Amino acid sequence: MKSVRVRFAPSPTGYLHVGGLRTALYNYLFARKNNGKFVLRIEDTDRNRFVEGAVENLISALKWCGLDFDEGPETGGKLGPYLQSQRLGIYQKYIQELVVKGDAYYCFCTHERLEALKEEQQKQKFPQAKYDKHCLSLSKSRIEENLANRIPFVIRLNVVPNQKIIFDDIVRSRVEFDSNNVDDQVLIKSDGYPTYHFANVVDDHLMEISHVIRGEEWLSSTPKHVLLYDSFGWERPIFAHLPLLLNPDRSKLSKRQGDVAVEDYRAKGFLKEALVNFVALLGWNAGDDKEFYYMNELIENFSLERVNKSGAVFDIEKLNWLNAEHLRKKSNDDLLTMLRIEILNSQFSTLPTGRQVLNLPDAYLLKVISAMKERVSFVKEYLSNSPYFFEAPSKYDESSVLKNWKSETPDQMKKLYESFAKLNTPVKEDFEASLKETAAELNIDAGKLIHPLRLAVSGMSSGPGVYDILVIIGLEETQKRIDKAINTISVI
RNA sequence: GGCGCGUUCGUCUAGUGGUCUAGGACGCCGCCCUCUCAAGGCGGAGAUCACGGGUUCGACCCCCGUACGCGCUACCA
Repeated sequence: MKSVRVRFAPSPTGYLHVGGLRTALYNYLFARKNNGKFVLRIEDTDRNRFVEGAVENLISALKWCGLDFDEGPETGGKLGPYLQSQRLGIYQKYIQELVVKGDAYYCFCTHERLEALKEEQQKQKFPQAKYDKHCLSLSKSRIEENLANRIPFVIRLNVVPNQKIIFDDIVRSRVEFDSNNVDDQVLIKSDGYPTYHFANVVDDHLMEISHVIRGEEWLSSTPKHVLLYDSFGWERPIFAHLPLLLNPDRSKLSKRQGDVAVEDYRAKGFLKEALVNFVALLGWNAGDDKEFYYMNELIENFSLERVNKSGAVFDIEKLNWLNAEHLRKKSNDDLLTMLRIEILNSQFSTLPTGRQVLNLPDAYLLKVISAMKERVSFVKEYLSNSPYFFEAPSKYDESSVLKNWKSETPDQMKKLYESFAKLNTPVKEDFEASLKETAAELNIDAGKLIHPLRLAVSGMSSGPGVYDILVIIGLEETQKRIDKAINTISVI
């Protein structure tokens, strides 16, 4: 088998679509699995769609996901340049070859004529509106005359009618088209730029691409590409058309129905490991029950033969779950680094009282992490789910107050406060013994103290075991909070 | 409209003619654990395998048709 070279060839729209990520990922996995090369090529042949900074965004999103390419803009490579807008001369050269062969021809038709033609064909109920090859019969001298007179032109593919165009696709097996349904596609636009169809074929050949792995939306135009390969006498790459990513209503995944850019998910706090893992499973599986994957495991197990044919709905619930799974698998040290960044980006960095939060020692944060690790799905939830580790509660969960803070509670808390006061640098067990003792003295269940205590110390009704909370915030802070709760809650 | 592609639990999927009265995962529900919330364990509901014809002793798996969905139908990619 000849060496594997694949490419991800996005148009620079300004951001990386998750569908694009999936396409890029499958290309990447296939390349790595087969010791091949992964090339990034930017398809920027539409000057009307130029977006400032789009290429940089694309590259940084790709890199964030861990998809490093072997050749591409910035990176370079032997078969560049990798920006199609810098390859115009190349297309000019190759299109001439086609014109000489008669497989492409100049067309001087105006927009008006094209428009009228289409209208007429529709009126006559043609099965499909197609160019009528009007300019194919232009004499050589006429063409030269037009060219000399600078009449705007395009160059079209000369599709020979009544032919079967057949190609193989790894995902869809054999696909067959009738050339009568293939239009004389514009190859070179009047501004001199190539269309996607032409540039993509020329570049894939010149860049020695072995496998074209792309979205299903390209399946219908593949016959045009095949015609081009054949006309040049170039070997066709192996095609693999990937199923589409869908909205919950099964339409093509779009901005209207939620986030669609990789950077959106990044901003929301999703881990790249989770996003990549999730997206990999949308349309592929190894045939077993494994669902949790790291990148190296994906590479090891990936194969195009196991890619599905039908579209997959992007289900955020499952992404959430995978994010939690990946987060829990992180080491506490990694989590510490992430938590610090989260704190830096939180309200604490601007709040005057936030200073001490920023300066919390590693040892403290590490304790918070062990206590909360099983209870968070996102790093930011360390702050939102257990704010009490960072600041004393300023309000108390209403339903918990109603349920746990009875008229006798303040006195009981006072008693507990006094018991705790006798402790000296208590560990978890000391707090527990002290509380149970107090409960016994008061002749009540430990729960009658535990729940109000949790409320007093955290302001909420959920979280790690109370004693864990107490140890982390410390005896002094515990007492302060009990005291504050007694005063504040009774006032309500 | 034409052409192409697709169709297994709500969602992602396993399944390549008998092992399928269809398996797993997410989500949902219940139980256990338990000071709460998670995590974990156990269990449950949930798919007449889009529908209709064939082929076959036998079809989720093969063939044909229909329906529905999606894609393409640009001097956009």
